[in-house]
Amino acid sequence: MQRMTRQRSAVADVLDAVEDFRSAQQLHEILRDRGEGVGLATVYRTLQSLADGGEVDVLRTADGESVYRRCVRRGHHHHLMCRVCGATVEIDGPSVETWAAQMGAQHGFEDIDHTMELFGTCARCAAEGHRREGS
Amino acid sequence: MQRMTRQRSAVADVLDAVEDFRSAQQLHEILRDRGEGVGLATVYRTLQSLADGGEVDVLRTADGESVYRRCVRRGHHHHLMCRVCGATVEIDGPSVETWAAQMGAQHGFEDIDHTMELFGTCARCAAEGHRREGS
DNA sequence: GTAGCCGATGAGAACGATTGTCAAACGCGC
DNA sequence: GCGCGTTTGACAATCGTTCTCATCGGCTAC
Repeated sequence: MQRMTRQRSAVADVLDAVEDFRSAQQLHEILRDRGEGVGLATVYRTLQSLADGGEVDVLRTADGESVYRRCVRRGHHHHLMCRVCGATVEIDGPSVETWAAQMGAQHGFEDIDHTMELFGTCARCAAEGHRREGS
Repeated sequence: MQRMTRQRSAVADVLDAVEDFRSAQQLHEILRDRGEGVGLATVYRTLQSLADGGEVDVLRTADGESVYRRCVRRGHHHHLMCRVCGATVEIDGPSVETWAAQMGAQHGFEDIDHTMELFGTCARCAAEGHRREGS
């Protein structure tokens, strides 16, 4: 059974306050800075259980790190994430879903599931980058 | 410049012989069993360079391990993989590419990249499963 | 209110995939 | 064959994540 503890609600609070995808380690650091120390293992455990309950979305960055975010949209949707700052836009791919099912049927596959995420550099980070290049 | 060494061609050979996605560690083990010992670090390095050159496809399993495969199709494409036996079909999603670019532009993102893989149960494994259920 | 059961916590160790190190080995153009 | 510069490999190091286990503290029953 699930108990409501100081740590669990602290993690939930941070997730509510932060808009972008964050790694467990980043969240752990934020909690420390806030003065609400929560053990790293606990952060991982809490995120895991929240993810299992569909409370947060998880996805893997290009370098294999898991990042978490409380999403506004419930149910299935996709993301467009800035690979620099983590800013994220929730989107859905109306055509993707049907296309996936079609492809599956065409090759005799059942229970088609799919992963699909977009990565890019958001306007702000792109500007930042260009400035640094001293164009 | 790239040199042709015993190790490099050994790795390439194994990739040619194996049809499904394999992890670096699995390939390393296969090489050892074949008697063509190749250092683990070298396997990683070789796979990396092959992947950089577009010679092999890389993707990440659900548990974060990188798996490699020599694909028939050159250039960008996607996969439909059986989650039971690992059988893989190469496919492309003509509309997905343009849709991704569109979405990126629409939200002010640059250098859009995307990941997208389909998972399902192939005809054979589905039949297997149904038989086991003893319908 | 409080006793006590049992899940939750946290510090640190363990883990597993991957990458870095660096001296020795070896392709390859000469 | 020579020699240079890349490649190799054993091992250490890194890094995210999970495990361990003694302790803590919600929560329910009284």
